This record gives sequence, structure tokens and C-alpha cells, in this order.
Amino acid sequence: MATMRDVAVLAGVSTATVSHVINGSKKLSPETTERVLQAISRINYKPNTLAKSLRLGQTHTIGVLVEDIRGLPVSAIVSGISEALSKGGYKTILYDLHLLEKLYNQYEKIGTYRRRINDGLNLLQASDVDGIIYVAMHDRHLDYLFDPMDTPLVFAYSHGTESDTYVTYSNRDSAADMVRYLLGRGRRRIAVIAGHPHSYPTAQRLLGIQMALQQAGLALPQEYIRYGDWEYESGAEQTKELLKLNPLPDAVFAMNDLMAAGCMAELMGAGLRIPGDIAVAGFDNREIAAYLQPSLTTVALPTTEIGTEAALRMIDMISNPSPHPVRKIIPCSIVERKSV
Amino acid sequence: MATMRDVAVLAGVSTATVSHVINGSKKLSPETTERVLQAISRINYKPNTLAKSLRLGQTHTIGVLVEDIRGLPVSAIVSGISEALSKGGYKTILYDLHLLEKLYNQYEKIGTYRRRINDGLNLLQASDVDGIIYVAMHDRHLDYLFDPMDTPLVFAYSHGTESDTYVTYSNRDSAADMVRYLLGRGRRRIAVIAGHPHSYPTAQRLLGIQMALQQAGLALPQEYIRYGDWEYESGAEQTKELLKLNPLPDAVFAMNDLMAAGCMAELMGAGLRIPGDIAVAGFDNREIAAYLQPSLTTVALPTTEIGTEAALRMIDMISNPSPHPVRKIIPCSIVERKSV
DNA sequence: GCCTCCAGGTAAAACGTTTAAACAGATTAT
DNA sequence: ATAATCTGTTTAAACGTTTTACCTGGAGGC
Repeated sequence: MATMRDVAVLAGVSTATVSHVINGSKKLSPETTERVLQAISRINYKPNTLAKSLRLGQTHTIGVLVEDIRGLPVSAIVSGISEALSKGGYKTILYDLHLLEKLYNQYEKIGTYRRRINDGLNLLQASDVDGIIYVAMHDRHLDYLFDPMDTPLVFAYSHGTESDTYVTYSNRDSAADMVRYLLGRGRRRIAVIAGHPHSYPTAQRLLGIQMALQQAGLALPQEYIRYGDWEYESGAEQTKELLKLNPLPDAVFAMNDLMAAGCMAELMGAGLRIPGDIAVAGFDNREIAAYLQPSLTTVALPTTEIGTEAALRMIDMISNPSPHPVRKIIPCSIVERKSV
Repeated sequence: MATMRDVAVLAGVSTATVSHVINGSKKLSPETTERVLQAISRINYKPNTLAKSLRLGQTHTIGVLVEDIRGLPVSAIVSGISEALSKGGYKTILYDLHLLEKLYNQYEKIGTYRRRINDGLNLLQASDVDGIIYVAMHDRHLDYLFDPMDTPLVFAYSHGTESDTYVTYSNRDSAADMVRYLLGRGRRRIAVIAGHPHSYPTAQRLLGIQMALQQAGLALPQEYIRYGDWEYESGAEQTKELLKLNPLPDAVFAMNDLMAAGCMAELMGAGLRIPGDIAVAGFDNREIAAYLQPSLTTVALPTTEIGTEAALRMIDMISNPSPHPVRKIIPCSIVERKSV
């Protein structure tokens, strides 16, 4: 590989001069500049990033810590991050914790997660990254403090503590939006299949649902709320319970697409027509939503945008460090399909 | 940050000695070793990777080039790569080309792809990676040669030219396996909904299907082969044609899960029972396969394994360079569900 | 007593940049 | 005429490692 010294001797100048024409860090005579440029292109010189980084103390590299890259939301967020970083002249180092979704729900393993997340964080810091973006899918992991870090950190998707910089979406507002959408379509008796009763998203979304109903002068009776466990089967089971009600709800809002799918199967099994007799709405906009019969109207998370925004925040933090954490909330959208 | 010099003065030795105890590159007296180790842990010294890389000329970093990280197969492959690299002490630099799947099929844009892929390759090389793994989902992009590269390159998923190192799966064998599976379940009149007629996977899988049938003494009549375009709709359309046949097939093998889903919807719409009247098999094992009614029996690609293996090949190539390309083919598996 | 050898350790160059400080020469100010 | 200023360029140190070649003092062989 050609080095700066090679360019220098070819152009008959010092390496300092070469460096200055490359970085425009000092005014030089047009002739010298031209001579150096010629030399550079003649031997096809490319600066050595390693040496530059060593000298400058920054690598233009951002570490991205994910719990598991498989699964659409995570990869879409990473896609957004990666694109924005790339445009900003940064490289992306990916560190995957390989925590399968299935394991997320096992509370007892929390200690293990804490350790693995911290290990990942440390490993990334040791890799000389200029900053770390943590794509956290579950708030639960964030209850505790990490080892103190000297590297800038931003959270994407979930939020960390109040003193962290993060970009996320609003569980409350997006759920409220969907309820308003259902109301706008003439639905009045809206039942809910919620997620795990003690989880943060469940609580927040429930809040949003109640808010929207209240604003419309409606209530959410206790028996219209059923709790599932985010899986397909629980969607079906809870729907069985809803079917015992009289009068029947005219809409079911499931807190994820999997449970919505289970719900739809059960409803159709009972001879009801969707959306004729009863509407179904989901949350997440997973791939499956598009291919159900009928296709599922659902809340789409702004995954890519969250990634993009997180990357921009990061770049911002690096170029002008500030003690103030910035919190950004990106609105969700509703994907209208055939189930409402 | 503590430097090696700090350790040296604290232990009362030279930096050379410190380096030697860290790397075990020279025999030293137990006392000195101990003193240095103490000093290291006292000031919590961590070697500076940048300086090390600059000196040694390798970064322990592998560039992973993907066409689009969104989408399950790609992210699963990256997951495998990342895990194996991590275990081997390598870091993963992700470079995402952001080529949406939808665009893949537009032949006229090939020139653009070529350029973007080469840009990515160059950018990664400029990032001082020790090697590059290209996760190529479409053979079509690989018909041409890349700019000559000095960096080790391995292909994952698709294969490059014959002189490249790659790890992939067998379209032919996996399709044959599925046919044998169907035969084993007593199906005899197996129809096929193929992908785009001129695509490599379509041709190979068709070959495998014919092979397996032939071995069983059966033929694949021309009217049992319908060509779709990999999308849901085309699955439904081609099924309409199949329904006109007499006798009806007793199984349909669609070359991806999306077309299989379209097929199933159409069959059920026609009042047929799956798998009672007719079996349906897919290919890809996308998420949707698990949630269809009935759930879809399909061919699962060894995505994670491909990633793992590609990473191992890479590490191998780096530690002992050899002129011989290595080609590895990983078998697919059949996921048995309710549709057969 | 001299030479050789060895074990344990160090000096210093090298990797390829950036940049503060110095320098030479020309121009301008006093 | 001398000093001050400016312009364009260079010198050399610095970033934090690794590693070759050298050094020193002592043990062993003769």
C-alpha cells in the first residue's frame, strides 16, 4: 500500500504538506497543491485509517448492540441506523447478544442478561468505537444501571433511565390512535386482548385505550379486557372468553399481531365474519399481518425511523457533546387493511 | 486511558518487557512477570487495539456486506456469522446496501447494483478489515467479476464464480428431499408452482423434483408445472389453473411460502380440504408458515449454519492462506407441520 | 584466568498519520 | 536600514504498540 511518505517524495515535499493538502488544514500555493494531487492520483494513494485514528483518537465507528438481530423490528432499526451512520461517514460495528425472543420472558434469567449486556458494552468500548447505540427491545433489562461509561450511549426503541438519551415510540399514543380509528369506523364495543399484565407496554397501551374511549364518552368495562402472553395461542384462548359476552364486542384490539391472528382464527371458527360482524386490529405490523385472511389492520412501529434518528442523535452527541440527554418520540402509523 | 508506558514505569521495567508478558513472546523471570501483572491490574490497563493493529497490520475485523439486513434469511445468516466471528475473537463491521427485495427483480437496474456492490466492497476494504463476507441473496448479481481484491472474500448463501470460496445450500437436493417426503406420505400426483422461469433456483429445484420423481418411477407432466413470480398473488393465480386439471393433483409444492400461502387460500376457497384432499408444501420457512391455517410444511434453509460456516471459512483463510477456494454445501431440512 | 554461552532484560525503530513550532524568504512598516 | 509581518513549507514529536538486535552479568568449560 502506498503511504503518505511515498506521495511526499514523489511530489518533492514533506509529509506535512501532503497532510495539509488532504485535510485543507493550511493554505498552500496552488502549484504545490497541484503537484501533490497529481502524485496522490498517480500512485492511487489512500490514507491509512488506522494511523489516522490512532493519532486523532477517534475511529468514526459506532458500536450497535442488539439483543438479537433476527426478527423484523430489530433488523429494521439496524437498517435505519446503518444507513444514517453510513451517510454521516461512520462505520457500523454490530454486536449481537443472541438472546432469543423466547428467553426474554423468563424473569429468573435476568441476572444472566445483565451480565451479557454489560459484557457486550465493554467489548464494544474496547473496540475503540466513538459511541454505542443500544437497540433495547425490552425495558425490563434497563431497570438497573450499567457500569459507568465514558463512551456516548443512545438507546433505540426502548428508553433507558430518564438521564439517558433515547429515541422511542409512544405505546400510549399509538394505542389511542388505533382506538380512535376504530371509533371512526363506527365501532363502539371495543374489546382488548392485552399482553402480559405486568409489562410496561401493556400498561401504557391500556392507558391510551382508556384515554381515547373516555374522550369519546365511552368506557372500557372490565370484562372487555383479556390478558394474554403475546403468543398466538393466547390470542385464541382469550377470544373464546370474549365470545361468551353478551352483547358481543364489535371490535377486538389485540396488542400484537400474533394474538390478533389467533383471535381471527377463533372468531372465524365460531362462524363470525371479519370485519362484517366484528373487526380485528393488531399491533406491530409483522409480516404475517399482510398475509392473513382477511389481511390485518395494525399499528406499524416506526422502526426504521427510530434507527435513523438514533444514529443522528449519536453523530450529534459526538460532534458537540452536551450534558443534556435528548429524548425523542416518533409517532406510529396505522396500516389499513381488510380486517376493520 | 492507561498506556503500556504507565504499566512499565509502575513495574519498573521497559515497555518491551510489558509487551512480552502480555503476549508471552519471551521467557521472563517469574518475579518480573508477577510485578508487571500486578501493575496491569492496579491501573486497570487495557491494550490499545488501534496501536496494535497499526503495528501488526491486522484489525481482527471482518466486513459483512449484505444487500438488505431486513428480511429473515439475511438477518439469520448475519446472526450466525456474527456469533462465530465473535467466538473467534473477531469484530463484525456491517455494511448494508439497502437494496429492497422488491427491486431485486428489476433486471434493468443491474448496472446500479453492480456499482453499489462494488462501492460497498471498496468501502469495506478501506476500513481495514481483514476479510469480507458477502451475503449474496441473488446469483444474478454475481455474473460479473468484481474489481480485483487483495482482501480475502467468502460468499454466503449464493455462490460466486467457481474460483471463489463460498458456502451455500443445494436447491436441487432440498427440492428432491421434499418430493421424497411427499411421496413417503402417499402423494403421487405432485404439482409444482415454480418461481420465475428463468431464475437459477427455479431451474435447479425443478431438476431436483424431476430427479426424485424419476427415481420413484413417476413423471412430472408439463401441465403440472406452473410458473409464478414468487409473490402471494401468483400462488393463487397458478392454483386456479391447477384446479382445472382432471384428475386433480394430490399435492402442490410451491417454491416459496408466499406462493404456498396464496395457493392454500385458493384451494380452501374452492372447498378443498388441506391436507385431506390435497397437500401443500412450501419453501423458505418464513414466519408466516407457522401461522397459516393449517400450518405449512416447508423446506427450511440452513441460514444460521451458512453464516456460521462462512465465518469459520473466513477465519481459516486468514490464519492459513491458501490458493484453493473451498466450497461448502449445507443440507436443508424439512419442517413438518399440518399441511401435508 | 579467559572464553563461551545463556538467561533476562532493554533501546530504539517501525507502523502511518497529524500538528505545534520553527524556519526561510519576501514584503511591508517605521 | 532595521524591524515586524506574512506566506509557504518543513521539522520533529506524538499517538501506543511490537520486535529485532543489542546489552549485561553471571555460570560453566577449559
